[in-house]
Amino acid sequence: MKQKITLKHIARELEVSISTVSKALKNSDEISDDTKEKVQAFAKLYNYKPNNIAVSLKNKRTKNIGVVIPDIVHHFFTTVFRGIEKYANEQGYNVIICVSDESFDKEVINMEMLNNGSIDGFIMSLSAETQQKNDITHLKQVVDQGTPLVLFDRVTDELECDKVILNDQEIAYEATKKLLKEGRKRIALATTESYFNVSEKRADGYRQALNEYGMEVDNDLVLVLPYNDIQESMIEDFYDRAKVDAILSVNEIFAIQCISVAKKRGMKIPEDISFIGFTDGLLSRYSNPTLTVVAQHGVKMGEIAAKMLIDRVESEAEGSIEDTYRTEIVQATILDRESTIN
Amino acid sequence: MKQKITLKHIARELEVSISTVSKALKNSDEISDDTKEKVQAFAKLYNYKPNNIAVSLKNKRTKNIGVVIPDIVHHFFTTVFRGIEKYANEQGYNVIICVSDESFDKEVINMEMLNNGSIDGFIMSLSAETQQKNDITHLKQVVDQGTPLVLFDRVTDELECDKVILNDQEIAYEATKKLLKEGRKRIALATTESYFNVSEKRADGYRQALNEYGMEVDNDLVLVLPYNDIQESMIEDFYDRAKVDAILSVNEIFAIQCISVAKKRGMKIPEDISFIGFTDGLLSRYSNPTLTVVAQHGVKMGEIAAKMLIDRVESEAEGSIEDTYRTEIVQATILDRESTIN
DNA sequence: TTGTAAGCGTTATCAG
DNA sequence: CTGATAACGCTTACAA
Repeated sequence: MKQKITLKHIARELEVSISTVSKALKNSDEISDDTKEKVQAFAKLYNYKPNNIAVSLKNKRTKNIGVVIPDIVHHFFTTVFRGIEKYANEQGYNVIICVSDESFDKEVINMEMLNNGSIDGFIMSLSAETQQKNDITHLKQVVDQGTPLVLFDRVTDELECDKVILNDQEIAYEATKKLLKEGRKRIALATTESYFNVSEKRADGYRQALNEYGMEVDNDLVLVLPYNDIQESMIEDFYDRAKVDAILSVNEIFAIQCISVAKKRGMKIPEDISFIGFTDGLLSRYSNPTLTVVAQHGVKMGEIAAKMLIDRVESEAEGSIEDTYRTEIVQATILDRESTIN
Repeated sequence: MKQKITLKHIARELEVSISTVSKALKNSDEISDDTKEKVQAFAKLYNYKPNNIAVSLKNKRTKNIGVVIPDIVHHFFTTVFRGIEKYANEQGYNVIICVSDESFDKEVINMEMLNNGSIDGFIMSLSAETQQKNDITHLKQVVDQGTPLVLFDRVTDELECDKVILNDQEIAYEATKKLLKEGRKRIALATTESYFNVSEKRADGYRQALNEYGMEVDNDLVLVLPYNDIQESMIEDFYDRAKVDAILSVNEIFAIQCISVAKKRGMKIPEDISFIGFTDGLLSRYSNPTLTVVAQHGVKMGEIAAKMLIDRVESEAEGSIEDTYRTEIVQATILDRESTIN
């Protein structure tokens, strides 16, 4: 195992001082061309690379971004992450990722783990449990310590920081209106059991559209499903008790499962019933019929979040005036596919 | 922005030396109970946490693992990553992730970015391009420098290092035999256009089973598809020119698409044609019919890879004898679902 | 043009 | 029991 080469080695070998080597490698004009050449040649030969850790300690900048998300085996978060990673790498930043697994405790532990110098800032989306408890002291602490933080998608109003969100309510409103325009009279909403601010906002948009069309919001038309372990019988029961001719679903899994049960019951899609789901994942693309979806543009969200964070990190480093926090809104779009009439 | 508190601050405040503080916080018995109490109370009050970067510099250990994978928006890699992250976090390690995007250059850049002190070791799966070029000098360099490296899934025989792989050939053989036992006579293989060692091994298992049943391997029965942008017509053409009654697919997307086209052609599944695909992702679970798959147990692979890496990192730190490199084989299993006769 | 020295925050050795 | 000092690898005033 060859030891990694350091400035000290080069200095010793070339019989110059460490600072001379350091400057020579930075092409400083304090150093003679001769020496520079000699040092640079030697460094290249031995493939010298400055030790990141030492540089970080000196600069008090790590060029690492901490990402804390509830789940990685989930298409939306995956795409956001992709966007973060893409932009960050372009800017020479690495991404350290921690998964909270929808658990408050894991979220806290992970953030503490990272917030001791390992990272320059956080990008995160709140875990289900955190949203439920509505306890964000760990976030406040991070912000208080001066660590930049960007929240995306699952955000909270209780914290002042940069945020990136989707126009959830508006697009849910648009999606519902699309169904209304198809002539649907009994539009259901399939939503999550646990509390997510985004589900809430989507429900708001749904209600808004119905109201606008002078329709009452019928609670029988709201199908609440658990995050995991969905039993088909739940959906069966729903179809039994509520006559529906369209479903807006807050995610694609619920939509796909509702479609599946509908097909088994002999309902024709989109003639008898039409579907729109949130999230443009694999399922909606390859299902039969393909699912009309609300595309959340995760990659874009990720890029924006990363840009916001890095901008802030770098402006703080330069000691420039902190402008106030911003909330960027990504515009979702509806992708028409076979589960609706177009 | 409150400054992060350091040993120095505590020392100054309490009018003791830095080393006393350091020892007191470590509960060293060199320090009087009085002092320890005082220091610890103060530290807790001000929420002192040692600076990771400084500790890393001192120890020459970062407690960071670098993961380099071809793609994150891909169920298999996502699950492996989940396993890595899980085990690593349990052991107090963070995971830094870089995506090579199937590109050789990005793989090289990412690894250089990380291999300058940021991480204690690598876990990676080769990009498509790297496998194609078969150029692994960047890996050799890493290993030469003494950085532990664990390869998983897409590995290479050209490099001596720890590896975690699936019993690809064997399970493809089993899967094919399952189809043969159903009485299938014209079993096709749907595989990738670009070269992956795993696709190759799966093809070997497929051929082996056919041979065992005294059947010739008919090249007309091999459907080669591109990684992206699959046109339905390719599959249409395939069905036109080759009469098939079963398809083994090296991934789930190909299988789902073949199913979709088969259904459109009025073929009954699994009566007329049956399907098995690699990867137990969402698609196979929610497709119609559900897809019988080879489960690759990604989470387990990830955990094993992380364990191998961390074991090696820690044994090197202790200077213990390096045993030779190991290759762990994860046993895949076949999950029977509706696309085969069970 | 080159080198010395201090410092980033810790830990560990050794003296007091 | 406590503290000074050196070291990890690098950068950067400031001397020479």
